[in-house]
Amino acid sequence: MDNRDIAAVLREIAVFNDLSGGNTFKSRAFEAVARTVEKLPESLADLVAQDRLSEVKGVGKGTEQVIRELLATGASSELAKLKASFPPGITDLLSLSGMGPKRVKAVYERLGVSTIKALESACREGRVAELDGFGDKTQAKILKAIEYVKTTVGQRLYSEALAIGGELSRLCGDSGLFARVDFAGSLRRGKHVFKDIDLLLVPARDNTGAEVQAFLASLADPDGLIGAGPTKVSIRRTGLQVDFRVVPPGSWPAALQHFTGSKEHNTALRSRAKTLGLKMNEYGVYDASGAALPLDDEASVYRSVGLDWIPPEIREADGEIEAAAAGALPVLVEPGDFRGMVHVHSTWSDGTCSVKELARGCIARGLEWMCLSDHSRSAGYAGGLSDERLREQASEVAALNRKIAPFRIFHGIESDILGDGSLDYPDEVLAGLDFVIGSVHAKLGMGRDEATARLVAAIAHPRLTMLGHPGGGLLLSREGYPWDEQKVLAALADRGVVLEHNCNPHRLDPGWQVLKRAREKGVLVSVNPDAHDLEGFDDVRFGVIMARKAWLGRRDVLNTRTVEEIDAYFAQRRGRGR
DNA sequence: GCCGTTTTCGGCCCGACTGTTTTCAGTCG
Repeated sequence: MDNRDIAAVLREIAVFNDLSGGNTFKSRAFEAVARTVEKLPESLADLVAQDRLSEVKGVGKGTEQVIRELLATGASSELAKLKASFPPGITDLLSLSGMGPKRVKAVYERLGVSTIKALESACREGRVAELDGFGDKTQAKILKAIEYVKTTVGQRLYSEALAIGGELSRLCGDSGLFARVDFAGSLRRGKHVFKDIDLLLVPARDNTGAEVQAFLASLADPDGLIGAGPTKVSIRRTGLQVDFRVVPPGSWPAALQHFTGSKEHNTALRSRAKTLGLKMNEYGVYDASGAALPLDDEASVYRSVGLDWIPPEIREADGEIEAAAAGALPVLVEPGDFRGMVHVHSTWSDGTCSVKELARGCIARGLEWMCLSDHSRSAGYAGGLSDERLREQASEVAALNRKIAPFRIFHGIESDILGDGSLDYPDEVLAGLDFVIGSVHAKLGMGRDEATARLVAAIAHPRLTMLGHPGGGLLLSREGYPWDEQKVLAALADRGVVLEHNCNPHRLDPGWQVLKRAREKGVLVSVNPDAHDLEGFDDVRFGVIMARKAWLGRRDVLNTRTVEEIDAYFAQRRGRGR
């Protein structure tokens, strides 16, 4: 069992503890340890071997026993005991909006209902409304939640969520009802996929409560109004849940902080406020006498609890508060730091722009260099280049480089990583290229050990410069193969191979959590749009946000190198391959 | 269940909204 498996069991114990009506603080304790364990750089097995498990924050007698048992036997007797009183699959009911542990427990114990299907029947027969604490409206709401799950358009890609948020932001702005419209929540912090988005609004004038509420409700899909009060309106818009929060101007700094989250970050922040004798909520920060502290922007909210302003992207309760308290926050990479575009496809394979057009696009964006990497010969479906075509392309690139200097096109390839981990061309062909990105495109069904061995073998190839989209997944459509992150990161660090962050919104692969650990191991990251046209270049904005979430600074990111630096870097890498 | 320059026991973030209730429990973020 690795850390992630163990975290999953700890979470499950928390869920079943809730369902059993156990102490909710016990659940919280288990959840906290699960979160910590997932982020732990060291494996729990190693920590147990060194008898250092109790050093992990939040681990006490109870959680330590569970972890030890899991490592020794692969199962938890505590979880088994908790699960024994429920039928399998009961946790599906928790996925319904409005169904929490108490209501799930009630419908199971009093109606014998343990599946969504059975719950739907019970609702249609009116049996749910008759339960104590339930009623007609709750029953109708549950039915609606079931309908939603059935027809779910579900989660959205970052690009889609941003488009919906942008449109709503414009509509709110144009309405003239608001003095301020801000993205909050994960739209502001950055995320892979979205199940909802948050917008923060400050009314333009007083006494518009009803008007504001009616306007926001009017933005909903038909039958898409989830809830509406004077300060909070929730709707569905093209199927995506949108939460609007309306706050008075004086509360804007605290509200922006509060609604940006994350929940865990805020919890930690308010705990800290409490130890300082302060109270924090979305309306302000208050001292012991209840007097509001003066706040004029978000930075002053953080200052009020003795912290430097924390960039939204890293507000994930993953060390940022401690760093802010110590004045040791990282200086994060910024869009303006980027000088080069990496991983670009042209009409030579499956792109829609010529090499020249791509280069011009980079120049128009103020960049100094570009790494051209079309598909390799095995990728027949994508027009992969034969040895011969690759040589022809090299001539075109050389000719172009003479014309468009000082801009520089580096000639490389996105080589398929074959099933055994080898690359797609003979060594002498690869040796003629400026760089090589290795990516898995086929045989995606491998198990963890096989997939990991394949990646590690490719990383060990002396000609490999960079590992492309290591997880192989497509967000919301295709699960990637499992791989051993620790082994792959160790191999990358050992061989000095760059890790791609593929920032196509369908991929965002690997996730920011992996990038963060890569940085800790000293692995260089390249933020790559995997662009097939000029619009694809814009995806770098998602990559920058993910890089920032991973605490990456300018020097951690390959794309920030000057053309001279990158030239020297590739030359040095090629030298190693000889 | 975990934790402690307030605490080894008594806390554990805080508020909005909804619906079922006549003061609050449940859910959500």
